[in-house]
Order: sequence, then C-alpha cells, then structure tokens
Amino acid sequence: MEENRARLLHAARRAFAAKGYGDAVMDDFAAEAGLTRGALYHSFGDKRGLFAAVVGQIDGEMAARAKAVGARAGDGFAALVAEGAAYIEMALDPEVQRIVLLDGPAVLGDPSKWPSQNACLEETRRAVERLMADGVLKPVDLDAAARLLTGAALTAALWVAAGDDPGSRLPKAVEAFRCLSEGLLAPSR
Amino acid sequence: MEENRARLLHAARRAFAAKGYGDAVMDDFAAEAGLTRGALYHSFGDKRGLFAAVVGQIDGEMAARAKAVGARAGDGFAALVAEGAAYIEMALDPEVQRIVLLDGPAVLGDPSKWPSQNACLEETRRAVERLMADGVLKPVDLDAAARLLTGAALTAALWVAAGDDPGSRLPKAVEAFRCLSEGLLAPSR
DNA sequence: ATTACGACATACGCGCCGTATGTCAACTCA
DNA sequence: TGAGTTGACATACGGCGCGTATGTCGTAAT
Repeated sequence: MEENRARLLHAARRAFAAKGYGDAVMDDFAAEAGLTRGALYHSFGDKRGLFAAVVGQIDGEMAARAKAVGARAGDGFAALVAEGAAYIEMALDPEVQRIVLLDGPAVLGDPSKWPSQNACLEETRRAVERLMADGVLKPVDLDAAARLLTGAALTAALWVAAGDDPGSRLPKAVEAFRCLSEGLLAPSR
Repeated sequence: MEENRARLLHAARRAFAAKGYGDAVMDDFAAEAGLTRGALYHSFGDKRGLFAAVVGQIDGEMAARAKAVGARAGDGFAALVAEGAAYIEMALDPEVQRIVLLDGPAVLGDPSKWPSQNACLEETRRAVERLMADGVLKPVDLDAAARLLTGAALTAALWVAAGDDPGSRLPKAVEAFRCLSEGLLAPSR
C-alpha cells in the first residue's frame, strides 16, 4: 500500500504541476498510477487532502535543501542570505511555482497555517532565531521576520520566473533580497 | 448597460470574497444582480474574465489609497515605508486577502503579469524610482526592489490576518517591514 | 419597413467531484 | 478450518457548475 500511495503522490504531483489544481483531474493521475479514484479517496480523503500531501512533500524537500545550503555557508548572517537565495533558485522549478506558490495559498490558505507546518518556514525561523540571539540581527519579532524573509524570497522567485529571461533576473532578485535582509542587521557592532 | 456591469461586478466581488474563486458560482451573483449568466458571459467573457475585472478594480483602489498615504507622508523614504504599511493594513480586509492575495495569483498567474498591470505594484515602483534617482536608495534593480517590497508587504498582511489576534501582529509586521526596507537605504550620507 | 445588431435570456451537454456500494483478499479467532 | 471481520481498493451513481449554442426583443440604420 505504501508503494501505491507513493505512486499516487508522484502522479498527482506531476499533474498538479502541469495543469494546476483546478484543471488536474483525479481520474488522470489515478490512471497514471494504475489505480482508480477509489484508491485516492481511500488514501487521501479528498482532492484537497491529496494536494496537501503533495505540498507537504515538496515543502519538506525545499526545507531540507535550504538547510543543507545554509549549513554549507556557515552559521552567520551569510548563511541566512544563502538560504534565501536557495529558496529563490528552488522556486524557479515550475513544480514549486505552480504548487507551492500559486495554488498552495489559494487552496490551503496562508502558508503559516499549512498542515505540513511549513518546514520551509520553520527552517528560516530557526536561522533567524540563532542570529537574533547572537545579537547579529535587530530584535524585531521573530515570526514576523522569518515570515517576511521567506515571503520575500518566494515572491522574488515568482518574479524571476515570470520574466522572459529568468537567467538575467535571477541575480537581480538575489541581490535585492540580500539588501532587504541586511535591513535586519543590528547597527554596526 | 454600464449600470448592469457595475452591479454584476459588485455582486461578483462579494461572492469571490466570501467563498473564494472556486466555490463562487456564476448563477449566484448573476441572480444577486437581478440578471442571468447570459449577461455575465456577454460582458466578461468567462469566469476568469470576470474575476480579472474584480481584481483590477480592487487593485486600482489599493494603489490609489497607497498613493494618497504616500503623498501625505512626504516624498522621502518615510513615504515609501508608509505606503508599505498602508498595503499591510489594506490587506487585512478579507476581500483583499481572498481575492488579491490568495486566489489572484492562482487564477491569473504572477501579479506582475496581471491584465490590470498591477497598479499597486506600479505605484511603489515609481516611489522607488524617485528615491533611487535621489541616491537615497542603493542602486539595485528597480523592478526587483519594487516587486520584493510589495511582495513582502502583502506577505506580511497574510501573516497578520492568519493569526488569532491580528491587532497584536500588525505592529510587529509593520516594524519588520520597516527594517527590511531600510536594507535598501544607501549607506550613510 | 426591413434589416442588422447588441444585450441579454434560455436550454443543453459535458466534465468532474464526492459518495454510496460492491468485491476480494488477508487476517482473526474460536 | 471455516465463519466473521477488516482494510484496500473498484464500480456505479447523482449532482453541480461551467461554457456554448440558440432564441428573443428592443433599437438603430438605411
């Protein structure tokens, strides 16, 4: 069964990414997984449940990747910026775009309330928390700062991908994001 | 006919805000306006067209309001921050939330490509442009900066509204937004 | 006066979701 | 070991909502 669940999830993920939530049809990815809708409703409850599962999966992957990038960049402010840049680049993936950035909020509501608890958001929250405790960042509200940072990064990604030449916009977006992040830095030292 | 168009728009706006794009039914707001779906399809083409019109209307109102707030706050950096704060407050309106922030991107794609040309985005773009020309802001990419600022503000609003007590989150969000904005300030003077 | 046209209303089909019901294996337990 | 139970699906059905094709009626044009 775990096998089937995974195949359904995979098929659904592709369909949601390709057609968007509204136009993706249950029968299609059930068939693609070699099953029927019965299996879907049994495993995921309804269409939203299935979608939430897909979102959770992608979110987890993004958080893991961001964490890895952050770790590689040390543990200071640079790591935070690196994580943000990583989010921007990851969100260039059409799958992430369509599912997490566009349909996700519309179907599941604000990301901070997602069932997957938004691992992605949690990750930068921890990073901000550390930096704030170390006095590197201004003591603004923790959650607000984390939410705005990820929001800005993902917004940036959307902008990058919406352009005709993502390659040229990407560095501009990363640079702008870095500047904004620096606004959180505590004055001098 | 202009009269009818306006009534349909009004009814649709209420329905979209209350139920979301997916659950809002054409017949309902046609009936609410005292007409049938025929009138809708005649005036707006299809459901997306109608939705786009609603989004354009709200977007215009928001931009106008932001402009007014900005003007009242002078023409310096403070005005930019004030505009951002204004966006955050405006986005506390459930109508704006549901229509512009949640369903908008899902149905119409990235805001920077909206048919309404996103007056709201244009407005801050101009503000940033002035400040950058005056050397108040760092010379980062204009569009990127504007997009990230509005994105951050609207993201912040979503976060504020998602909480149990919006009143307590609002000042935190505005404060965090102000900090981020300051990251764009050119070093000293 | 006939024609053309625009603003709607009406009618219809089609797709898709959810749910109710059926099937069949594996497993339990006396 | 065989009757009962449960869980993982498949199948069947109803209903709703969108889009479109078609009809109607008033008004302007010539």
